[in-house]
Amino acid sequence: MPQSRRIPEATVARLPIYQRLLLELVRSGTRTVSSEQLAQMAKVNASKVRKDLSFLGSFGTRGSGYDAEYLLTQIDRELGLDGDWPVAIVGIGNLGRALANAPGFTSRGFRVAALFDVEPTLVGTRVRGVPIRHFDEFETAVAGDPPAIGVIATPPSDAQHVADRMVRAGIRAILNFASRVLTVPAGVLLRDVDLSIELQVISFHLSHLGDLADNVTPLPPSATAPAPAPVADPVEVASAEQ
Amino acid sequence: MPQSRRIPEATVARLPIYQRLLLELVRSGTRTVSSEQLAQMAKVNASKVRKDLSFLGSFGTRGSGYDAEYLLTQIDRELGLDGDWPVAIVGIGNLGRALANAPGFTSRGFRVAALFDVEPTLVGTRVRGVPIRHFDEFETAVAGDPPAIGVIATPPSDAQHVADRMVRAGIRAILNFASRVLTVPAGVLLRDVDLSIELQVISFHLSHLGDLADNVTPLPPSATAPAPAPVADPVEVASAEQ
DNA sequence: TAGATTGTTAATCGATTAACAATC
DNA sequence: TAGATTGTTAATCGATTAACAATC
Repeated sequence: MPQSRRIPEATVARLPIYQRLLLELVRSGTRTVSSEQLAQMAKVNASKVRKDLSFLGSFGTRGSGYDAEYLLTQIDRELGLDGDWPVAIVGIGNLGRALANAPGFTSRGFRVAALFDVEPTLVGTRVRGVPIRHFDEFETAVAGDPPAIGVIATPPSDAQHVADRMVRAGIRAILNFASRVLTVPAGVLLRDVDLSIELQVISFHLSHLGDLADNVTPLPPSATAPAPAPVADPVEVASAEQ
Repeated sequence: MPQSRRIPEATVARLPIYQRLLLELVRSGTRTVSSEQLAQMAKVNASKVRKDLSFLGSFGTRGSGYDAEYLLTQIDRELGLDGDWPVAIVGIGNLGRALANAPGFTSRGFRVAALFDVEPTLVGTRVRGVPIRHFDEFETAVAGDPPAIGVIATPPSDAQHVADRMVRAGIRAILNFASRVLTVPAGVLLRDVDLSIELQVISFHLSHLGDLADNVTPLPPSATAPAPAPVADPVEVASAEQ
């Protein structure tokens, strides 16, 4: 019996990882996989794998494990990857171009439906066969078939304006890569990805590596040299998936 | 008195957001800011702002708020942004190029120190003045002055090999953009950013929007049409910063 | 002083994990 | 059956938030 319906956010964020690993396993001919194996591949705790999967239902077989292909199907279904999500990307600089080409954006339920920019030299060119249109044409271009997901890959200064027009055009989910806090109405799903935050989190941990090793050197980091390397027994620092 | 030393991971992830907002405020001439103002700008709870900041010390003034410039300095110090972190990027496709040009990678404590790829047409060209070298030269190029942070922006199939060589060269922190679970020794900091995971999390929420609205339509998402729009009273869905 | 706002407490909620009965 | 592994429980840990005394 399924544990319960509501799937925890932390579990949702891990399902894509299991999905990817299962896809590889299935492709390489694996029939059955245990929570312990999956855990080692994903570098998480086996209890966590079992608890995560239990939210989807009871798909495992005690004593032998999970049928890889069936489990993959169930995760795909849960993630909505058996659907069709047209994606519109606004801002076709290097980042927007990287996204338009990314395997994750071009397969498994997603489809790059429209690309927009304001740069005259870009408008009219194509990325993977999809023409880049001028953002002025946004409303007319998506009318009738509004993309489910809008991706913002513009400079921060343009991001709110782009979001507003996406919302007015009927887009119900926005993935924002601009380093700007956006305002959207309730009911519109917003997720932010800020690449420089990741770098700053790393900076924090690097400059505090010494702190753990007995507080012998609680100096502020020097402006010229990186923090001193731990002498021995380096500290394991948590890795983050996200 | 500082609440305690250890700063929660969730707080660390928000400090860069406060930092960015404070930088804007200071630049526009603001002297003092309250937790309530900062909270509105960051779209978080004011209690959360105060608790986050209390981990750095007691920098506020009861009755009036925080000195914006001083608070900014303290956050910079805490994040290690007053240091100098040389960054090496491996894989100068669209993503690597976007990163090399990103403001977050080229200012505030970070410095793009070296770029690598294996593509002959790229090797020898420059991005923002930094030459792209062949990855074969990695060890010799970084010897003597190993970058603090290595960024992996290669295809997944190359990522583990790149990580191994980064570790051997003395790099102590890796930011991995490849959709691959990596293995690094204890003591090496690893953070993963997977752009397609974000998209899949959105897909999950989009396909479950109906679930909350009374469970009247627990259908699997149709393969041709997106999930039905909520008829009225659209559900607020949590946004994620990270 | 009165008003405003911090810093901290304590309650609550969500996520992790070890342990183990259930069961293939 | 014996061995293996799931699914679930319960303990623990970490994060969030309302409330309010402290205090500028």
